[in-house]
Amino acid sequence: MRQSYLFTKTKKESPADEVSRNAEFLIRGGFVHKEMAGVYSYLPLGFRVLKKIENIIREEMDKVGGQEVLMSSFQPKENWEKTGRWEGMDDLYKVSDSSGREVALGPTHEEIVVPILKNYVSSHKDFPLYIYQIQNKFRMELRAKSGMLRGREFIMKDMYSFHTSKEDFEVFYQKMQDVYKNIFKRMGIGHLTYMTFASGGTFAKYSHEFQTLSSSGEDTIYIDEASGIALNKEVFNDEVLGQLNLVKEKLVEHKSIEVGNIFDLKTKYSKPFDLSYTGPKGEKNVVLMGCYGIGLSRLMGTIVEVLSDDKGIIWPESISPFTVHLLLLGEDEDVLKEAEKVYENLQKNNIEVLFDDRQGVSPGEKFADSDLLGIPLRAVISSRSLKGLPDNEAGGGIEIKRRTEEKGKIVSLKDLLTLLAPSISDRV
RNA sequence: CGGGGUAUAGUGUAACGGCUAACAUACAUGAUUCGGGUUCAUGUGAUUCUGGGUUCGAAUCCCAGUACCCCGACCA
Repeated sequence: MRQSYLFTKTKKESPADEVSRNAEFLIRGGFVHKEMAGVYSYLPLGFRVLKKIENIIREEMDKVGGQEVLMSSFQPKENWEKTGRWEGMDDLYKVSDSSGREVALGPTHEEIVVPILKNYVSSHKDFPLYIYQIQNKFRMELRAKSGMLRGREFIMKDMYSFHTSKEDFEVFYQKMQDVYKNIFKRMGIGHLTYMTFASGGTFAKYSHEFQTLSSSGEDTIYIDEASGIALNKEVFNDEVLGQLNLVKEKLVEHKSIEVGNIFDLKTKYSKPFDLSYTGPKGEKNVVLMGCYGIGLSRLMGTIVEVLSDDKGIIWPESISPFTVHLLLLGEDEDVLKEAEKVYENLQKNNIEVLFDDRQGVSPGEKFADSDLLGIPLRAVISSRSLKGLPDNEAGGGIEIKRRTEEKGKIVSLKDLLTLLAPSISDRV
């Protein structure tokens, strides 16, 4: 994509009403646009990041046999009355139309997925089942805050698993723990993210949260560094410590952001809707459920929060909006020509490239923008790069520098293609 | 929902109760410059959040509402 065509622009100054780092950089970079407290629109750059995050999660969900669906956001009031949550859930958005009919705006989808399944499954042979979706959720947060970290409309992956035995559930629950760890690892925050023992909230007795260490987090967790076991402050008591074999004095307190969670739902939602199956001996049993959430928008905010420096974002390669940021400096004919050639070649090789082809923009401004946008690899073409740096033996070409590096080096187009797409570099 | 704060051009800010609401940035035009947000000129851009009140006169003072931010409560 040519940056000159991109309708968004970077801002030098951060918005007055945003304090959090994630909102500041995402807005300044033009990734998102704030509509109201806790509600954001995704602009081209932010949308690309979101899709990358989505695809990683989708891959991992499909790997364990997940079936993707897209359920409605409007949800029948009756379903919510059946589970007692029409009155019981404080942050449920209730909307009504001109006829006075009331519906819920989905904050979660147990009330939808269970009745759907009731239409299709009734035998033990139909199980287990793993249904998931990636969708906007609505929750009337009393206080939306911290940019993308606590929203009223946000994007979430929610998976629901259905089982005929406790054992079968346990096996899958364990498997999902590893899947989740892998997801956060793939997004570059694995080293900062801890599976955390937590309370079950209104759903079940226990749950596991995935907490990413960050001073801007609103959760407090305790970590046993030696074993890597963590627990949430809400279950920080002698009984739980004993269960987990932890010594209070060895635990270190941290602030953290909850980027995902997994729950044992037991029959909490299958029962009200009588989601049951007939077993091999003709007996009827209620289905067991688990649920597994990841907040994608929150994840995006978290990654900016923890992977950034004073100049801007440092995206991990896996979710960066582009693989390489190609900067054209100056207006010399041969520089222009060379930059266009490199741009075309990268595109031809299916490398996602943002080409800063803007004319009349100073090098300093392009560098500052590049740092703010945070694409992991920067490639500069200028009269200087074509001549080669004084201390570089490779001669002239393209100056590449990782976002995390201080100094770059000059490489040829072929080298760059080899670096970015080793298997197809011979097509130059 | 309790406490605190803020609301002026797309963005960031200024303006004693008194002149045509100023500056920076962004944008447009033309020069200039070209390796870390160049320099200059000209120009476009505002119902000062909304409604009421006080006053000869309100961006400014008062009241109410709304929105946003922060702290708290709340949060599968």
